[in-house]
Amino acid sequence: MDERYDPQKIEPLWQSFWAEREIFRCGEDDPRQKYYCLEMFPYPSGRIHMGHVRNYAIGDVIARYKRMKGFNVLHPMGWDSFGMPAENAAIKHGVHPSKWTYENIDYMKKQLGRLGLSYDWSREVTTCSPEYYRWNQWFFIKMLEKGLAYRKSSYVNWCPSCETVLANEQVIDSQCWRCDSGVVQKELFQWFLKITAYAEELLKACDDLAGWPEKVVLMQKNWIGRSQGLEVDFRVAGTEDVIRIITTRPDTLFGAMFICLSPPHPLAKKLVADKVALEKITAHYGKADEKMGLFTGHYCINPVNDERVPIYVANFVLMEYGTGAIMSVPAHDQRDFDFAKQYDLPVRVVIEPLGAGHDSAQKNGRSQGLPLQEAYEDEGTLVNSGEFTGLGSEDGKARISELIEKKGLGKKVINYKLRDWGISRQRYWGTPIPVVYCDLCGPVAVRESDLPVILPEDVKFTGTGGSPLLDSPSFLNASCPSCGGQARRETDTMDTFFDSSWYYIAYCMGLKDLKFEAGHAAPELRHWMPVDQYVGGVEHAVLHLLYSRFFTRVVRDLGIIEQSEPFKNLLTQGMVIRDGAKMSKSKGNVVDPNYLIERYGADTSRLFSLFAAPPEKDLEWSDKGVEGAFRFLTRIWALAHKRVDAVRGISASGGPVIRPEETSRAGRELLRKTHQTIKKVTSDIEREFHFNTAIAALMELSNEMASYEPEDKADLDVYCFSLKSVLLLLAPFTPHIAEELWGAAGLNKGRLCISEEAWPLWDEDLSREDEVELVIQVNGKLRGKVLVPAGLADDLLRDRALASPEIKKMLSGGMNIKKVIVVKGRLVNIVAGQ
RNA sequence: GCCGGAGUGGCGGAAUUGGUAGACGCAAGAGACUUAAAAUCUCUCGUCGGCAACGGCGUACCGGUUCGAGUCCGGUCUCCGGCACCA
Repeated sequence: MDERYDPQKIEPLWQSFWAEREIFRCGEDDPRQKYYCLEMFPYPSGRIHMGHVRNYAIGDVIARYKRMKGFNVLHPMGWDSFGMPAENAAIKHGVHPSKWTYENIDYMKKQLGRLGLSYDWSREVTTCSPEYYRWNQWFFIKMLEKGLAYRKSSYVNWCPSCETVLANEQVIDSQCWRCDSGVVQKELFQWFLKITAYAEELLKACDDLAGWPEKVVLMQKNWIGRSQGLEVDFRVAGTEDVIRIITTRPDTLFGAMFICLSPPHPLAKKLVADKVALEKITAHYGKADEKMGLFTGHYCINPVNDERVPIYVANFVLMEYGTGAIMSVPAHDQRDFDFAKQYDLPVRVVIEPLGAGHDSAQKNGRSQGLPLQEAYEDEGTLVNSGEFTGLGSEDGKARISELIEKKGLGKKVINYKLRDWGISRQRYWGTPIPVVYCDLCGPVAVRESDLPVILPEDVKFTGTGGSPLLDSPSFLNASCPSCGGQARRETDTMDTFFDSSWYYIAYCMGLKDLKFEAGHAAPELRHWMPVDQYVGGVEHAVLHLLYSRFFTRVVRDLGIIEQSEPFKNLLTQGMVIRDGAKMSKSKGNVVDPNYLIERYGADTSRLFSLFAAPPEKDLEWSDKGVEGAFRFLTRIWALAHKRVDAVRGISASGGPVIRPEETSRAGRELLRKTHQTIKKVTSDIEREFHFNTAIAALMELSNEMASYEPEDKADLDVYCFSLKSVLLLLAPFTPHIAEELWGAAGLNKGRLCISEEAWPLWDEDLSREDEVELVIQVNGKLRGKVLVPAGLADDLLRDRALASPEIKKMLSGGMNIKKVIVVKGRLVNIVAGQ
């Protein structure tokens, strides 16, 4: 073997070795227990960044570790390859999105290969390929059949210059992220998926996500946002119309001073005579603007006290939530309070803080004369509420709800913040929505036998005039699947979150073998699902993960899969930051993985990413730290090289034979340290993948090995055993150097390579210390330490402590022992006084 | 505003169940090797006092529980993340 560690020389060799022998290929006909390890697949933006390196290094350690532990590991990779950047590149540089995307995939695939990631590439999935997106279309049609996909008109963020819908995250300070034009709210027909049909199930099942970070589960719960409310009907005076409002505070019903309608509310059009004014309000609907209101000129009747209250249209009332109308209680809701102040509307206090007691007269006085400074939003005691005055909020809610229900004027309802998922995008580079519009039959789904609806190649990218599909007659013109007449194809494409909502299912089959049939449970899915460990950035805590949970349930209800939850365990890794900030081109603080790999190699890049912080925390980049990681690997190399011939000799004659009683004291210590390290590394990986401390333990062991001087054959056997163990333990983290040294030391017998070896086991007896340092405290302060044999009984430990010179000295000064506390095998605390 | 999370040396981070605070690494300093530098190796490295043995202080801040608190409880401050007119 070479004396010098040269990763550039060894790493590519092992990468081709693994690839040629398909070491990481897995199948369903394997008797070993399955383990599905998955990292979030990348968007092929051009080249990988440090976030990818970290994400995939973490996943790769898990996959390699589980393989060594004897699992049949599925570890796939693919490409989330539809999306806006490809289209923007087409507009800017005239490259076709397809060409741009596939070239990026080629390049990035090489980069991933150079990191030594242990994927089964035979299952690679590329979402922009027709083999993949035809199933997007198939799932969509199935959802349409089940009423889970539907078309409705809704308000969306619209960029008038780009002529497309923008997702919320693409609107920055009310401006288009691409052209800086002002974004407007536009009413548009869009396709939606009825995720709300699963709201309750998705929420309830959150409690079963035991393998997920609590933070993410909580974010999902908040996103679904369940609340208990009461619907109440307010009659519009002098008409037959009824306004149904929703409230979570029935106890404040007597304080409802006006009613607000959302601008798109159907009654708003009907009640407002001044259409120009209504349009003005509508223009400010859905914006984080100042509050705007418009009096309709009509009143309605509060059912609990028959008061006439004015009806307003208000820009801040959401049509999508509840009924699109609210009752306004300015005294107890800050938004209503602000609105009332702005339009000089009356305020009536109906809830008093608990314990207000004799202050109440004063408080009441405020509501009559002195102006209230702000709304009181907490619960309290009802006042000015007719027969309910004096009740607490809880009782008030129950009794008033009861009254409304009894009168038939409303009912208790459950509401969710979760909205149906709008999937239409006015973009080219996405899955065509498989629908045609027929003048006679309306929107009709494409026949299953006609799938996939192929994205046409012959289109122009101008960046204006909306989707390029609008100018493609060959695509646009279709015949109606129902009546055969002239029809026009849907030109909207699907949100790319649709693609990523089931890619983990696709991996179980592989792109070429994708096939689903409603009512037929797929055997590959039965074998591999659910994902045992999912690893990815926390930025997907809600959207992608929630969509996937929804999608899995839809696929389940189609009879294709048994599970409801796609991801059993989730690890959300932190960001890679530099100088305290996220790496970004504009800040000029990016680290290019290519540079790292060229300079230090893949093993060092992986090792540093894993060592510098535990995976769930942000990782502060450090050039010097990378050098430290490289130095460690250089020392490992030197360690093997130093005694390579001796070790080869030992492995050639059947491997080390350990007889602890025959080894020197140093030998027994190294043997013990080795067993302790196997134990530590194993438990650190098992304990939430704390690779940083596992690597620290390996560094400790290598430090001991470096200063170890074997005296005879028995000692050399121990050394050989330690080296063998270190290489096995390093194999998941830095697989190339582990492979190379494994081979160089002649340890590669039986199996092809170290990646196929079994994870080492430790011997509890040999890992145990025979002497321990007993800590002696007096009144909780450290006062002495003494070496004692391990396993001494508590009272013997106590005696040893009291007999130690430091303690004798201290206690001779007239202190009395009041109590002695012994912590098994570790510590004695002497409580003394005077 | 609401809901979470986190504050430990010069830095990244350890301390797993309330039991030696600072493992491991980086940086820094001293020394060895070298004509010299790099690389490598050895030692020091929370802070204050002391020649030293040793002692005081120390895990954002204030208080509490406990024989004993980085860890548990109450309050304050700061930073980070999520949601934000959800009625």
